[in-house]
Amino acid sequence: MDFCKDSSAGYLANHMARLFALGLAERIRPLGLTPGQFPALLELWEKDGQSQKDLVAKLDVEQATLANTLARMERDALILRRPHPGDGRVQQIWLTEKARALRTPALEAAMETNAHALGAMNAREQAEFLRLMRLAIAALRGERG
Amino acid sequence: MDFCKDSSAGYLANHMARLFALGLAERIRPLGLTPGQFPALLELWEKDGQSQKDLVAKLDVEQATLANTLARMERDALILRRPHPGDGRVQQIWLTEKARALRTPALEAAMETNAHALGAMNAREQAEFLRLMRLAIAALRGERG
DNA sequence: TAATATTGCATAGCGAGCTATTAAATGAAA
DNA sequence: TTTCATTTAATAGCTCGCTATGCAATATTA
Repeated sequence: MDFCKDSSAGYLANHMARLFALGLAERIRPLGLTPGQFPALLELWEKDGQSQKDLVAKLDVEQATLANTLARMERDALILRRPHPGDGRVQQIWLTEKARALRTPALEAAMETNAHALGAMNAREQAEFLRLMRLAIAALRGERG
Repeated sequence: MDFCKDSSAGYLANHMARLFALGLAERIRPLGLTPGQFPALLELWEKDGQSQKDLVAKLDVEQATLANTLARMERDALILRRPHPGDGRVQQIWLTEKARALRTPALEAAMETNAHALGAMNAREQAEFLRLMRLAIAALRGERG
């Protein structure tokens, strides 16, 4: 059977994602951040005080995964969890000042990583690349929920 | 600052890779395989009896990562480790009959996952997608080793 | 209102990636 | 030959995915 890893979209996707994560990790380590915290931070920078459930809905990550990530973020003083006044099951998630202050340098680090990865592509190719990734994501999501 | 996760190559790459892994995991679970074993298996199906170091060189994964993966594969009776006759530091890695027999169904599962992910692209787009991923990988690897 | 279902979150346990460290074997050099 | 360096693999400990399960609070319904 003819199967070459360098012609396998899945193999390449895995490899590429690991390299992206490493590149980002290197750049945000000085800030005390890790790549897994990024998605949650992006949402919370937009609007904090959300519940864990709200965040899960926006992130396409399992609830348990986010719960653990939030626990690390609380440990690292990036967020606070406060009980929701009207519903005892819910924890509202608030950013600390520390986390708020990291927004600009963290976003710069992410954009730098992206720019570096796409550095050998022209504008048309970059746009096409994003479009094709979105296509693949949509197809793969289709077979699940 | 304008940063949208759906226009971030790194964000999309991570999301896509997770979906690829889930799709593959689902398909190879009946075979008793997991996605992380795939790269090692691909090399070993080509040629077994290699050392861990040989495999590390081909896989772009850290030595410690591979050591753990191989430990799980040994536990699952996919490989055997035999001491190298001429060099006491080296362990040669051999496939079991069980692992050899899984080659065809496992490759089919991988190709099925790929086909599904790329289902909404025409042939030109698929080729372009692979090319652009290879470009990004090359750029990201550049900044490291 | 009492019993039951649902919801929101936490926890346990595993896979697979990483860095850093250690142990054992081999090779080189004094 | 004894010592020191290098090489190969294993281990410890972390992040961050996942599934499965448990627990407490709230909603629903008999």
